[in-house]
Amino acid sequence: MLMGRVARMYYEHGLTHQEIANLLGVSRVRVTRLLAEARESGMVEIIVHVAESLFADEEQALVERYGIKQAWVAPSVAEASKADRAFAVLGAESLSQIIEKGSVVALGLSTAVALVVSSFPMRPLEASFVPLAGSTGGLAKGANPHQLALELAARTQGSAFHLPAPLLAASTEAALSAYADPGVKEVLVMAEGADVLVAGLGGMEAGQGILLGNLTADQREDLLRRGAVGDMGGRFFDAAGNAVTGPLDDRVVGVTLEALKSIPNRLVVARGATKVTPLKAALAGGLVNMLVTDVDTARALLL
Amino acid sequence: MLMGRVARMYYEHGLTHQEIANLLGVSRVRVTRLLAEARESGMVEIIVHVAESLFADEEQALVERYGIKQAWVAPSVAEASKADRAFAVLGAESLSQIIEKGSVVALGLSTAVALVVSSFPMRPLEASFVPLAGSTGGLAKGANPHQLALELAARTQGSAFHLPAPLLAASTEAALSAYADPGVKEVLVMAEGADVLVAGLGGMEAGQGILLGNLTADQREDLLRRGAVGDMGGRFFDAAGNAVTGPLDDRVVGVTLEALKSIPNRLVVARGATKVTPLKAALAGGLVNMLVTDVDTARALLL
DNA sequence: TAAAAGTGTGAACATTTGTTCAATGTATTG
DNA sequence: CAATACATTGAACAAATGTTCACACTTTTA
Repeated sequence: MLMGRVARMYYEHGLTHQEIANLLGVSRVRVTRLLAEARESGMVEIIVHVAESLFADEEQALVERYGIKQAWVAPSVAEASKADRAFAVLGAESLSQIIEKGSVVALGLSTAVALVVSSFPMRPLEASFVPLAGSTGGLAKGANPHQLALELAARTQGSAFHLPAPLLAASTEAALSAYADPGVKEVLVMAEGADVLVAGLGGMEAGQGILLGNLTADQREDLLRRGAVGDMGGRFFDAAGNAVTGPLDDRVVGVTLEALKSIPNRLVVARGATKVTPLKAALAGGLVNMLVTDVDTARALLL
Repeated sequence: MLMGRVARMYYEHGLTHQEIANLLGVSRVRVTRLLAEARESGMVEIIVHVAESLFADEEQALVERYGIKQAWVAPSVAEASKADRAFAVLGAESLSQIIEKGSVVALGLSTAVALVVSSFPMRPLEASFVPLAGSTGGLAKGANPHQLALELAARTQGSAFHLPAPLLAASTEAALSAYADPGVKEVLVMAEGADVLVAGLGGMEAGQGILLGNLTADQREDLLRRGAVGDMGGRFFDAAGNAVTGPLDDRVVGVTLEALKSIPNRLVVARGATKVTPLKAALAGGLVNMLVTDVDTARALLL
């Protein structure tokens, strides 16, 4: 009630916060907060009537250089929160362009994906969201696969599927028995047949990454020896984008890289200096079809 | 081209002017100006999804107290440019609510009307705009009746009519011969049969007002002696809202107050302390049907 | 009824936005 | 080719916006 009046006075009539506060008999601070709330709640909608992309040159260059379908390049800024927001907004835009009514979307877990999901708009797409792999235990730092799927389902009036298995099983046998579970099987088959894949990439820095963060130094060394440069949904790949197999890989519960390649739209959202090498590998191996990144990363990829 | 990228970075991605300037290699000043241009050009559209009016209490009270159809109350602010803009926006909103497709709109000349016209949105209403009275000679300070009609016609893809006669003829005879002109007659008949009337009100302060500003002190004295408290389209009225006739009135070329009353929607846009008395009179005499004013004026009218 | 949680205020401060002005280019015109 | 108009920059400043904190007030909870 008050919010609407404040928003109209500010955006339609051009008064300042102070003037509105005086007219309405409240504090300026409150006006500021009401306006922020009005913007966040969607009461105030700002539309930029423009088709052009922000970094058309870089996007075009990425498409040509790596033979992908499309690229989106977000601005790079020093301040982390700003950079996050800009990246998230662009990722959400790209994703909402890709997803069609009724699409099945496979979700790879990563902080970048979580970021994108947080900016995804409300749209009645009625899409289905399926995890690409099992989940890690313990305290997930805001990036829980079920939560992502549920959130997207809510925003698109669609449905979310649950993969009741760990990302990394305790043993090869445990992994096999997980795969034997009908519920797990069903969801994995669904993921393999998805229309759209959305995933982030993990690098090989010690202690970083959804899966790598849970491995021992020895396990990481072993992966490096086998040539791993990064992972996607828990599946590691080498500089050519080929799967790195081995005892660890046998314990992962999730779609394989080979199976992923049959998904027609494979969007990867990743940025930052540590992601350049994994990105190059994933692009080289054809794991990626579409890319969302930021200018700095784009330029590094184009060197 | 640059403008669109800047607008998207600012409004969609939330970067600051400085950050955008750095990314694009231009000065911050230029970013600021491009953004202002983007807003003015309509490239950036800000919509407040809200139905409530700003001062519902005052509007309701005005409607009940004076038995009018509707009232719109704009915020009052000290800074003139802000106050003008707020008033203009609300006036434009009210007018665009009233005008229907194909409406014939009679326009009374006043600075307030000019202000409202300047904020009128583009809308394919295909309405016709007709002056209510002749025009004054000399340098019109931005409020030329033809210009107003033409501007509104352009914004609504409608048509503008021209009344080729002075507001105040040199003599009664001159006025009569003006009325005899077929072109003048035609337009005045059209104005009398309009669906909507939009006009401002003039007060009686010396040197003020479209018509009054061109009269001698003696003429003004005469009007005051006859009880005039204000005018609408060059026609003066007394405290009861009745026409003040006399030698001056006979020289005016325009629709009479009596004829105006047959227009179904009679919107008056007026505000300020000097307009309170004329407004009360016009409301009392039923000259006005709908009102746009500001809070301060509204409260004075409600005392 | 007392404690706790929530919300608004006022003041101080940091940051961002908007404006102005002189200086410097960069087109365009005669 | 010179002259003129026009746009951009950088710097300085003014104004508006956004944030934080201590405090007051109200409502809810225990």
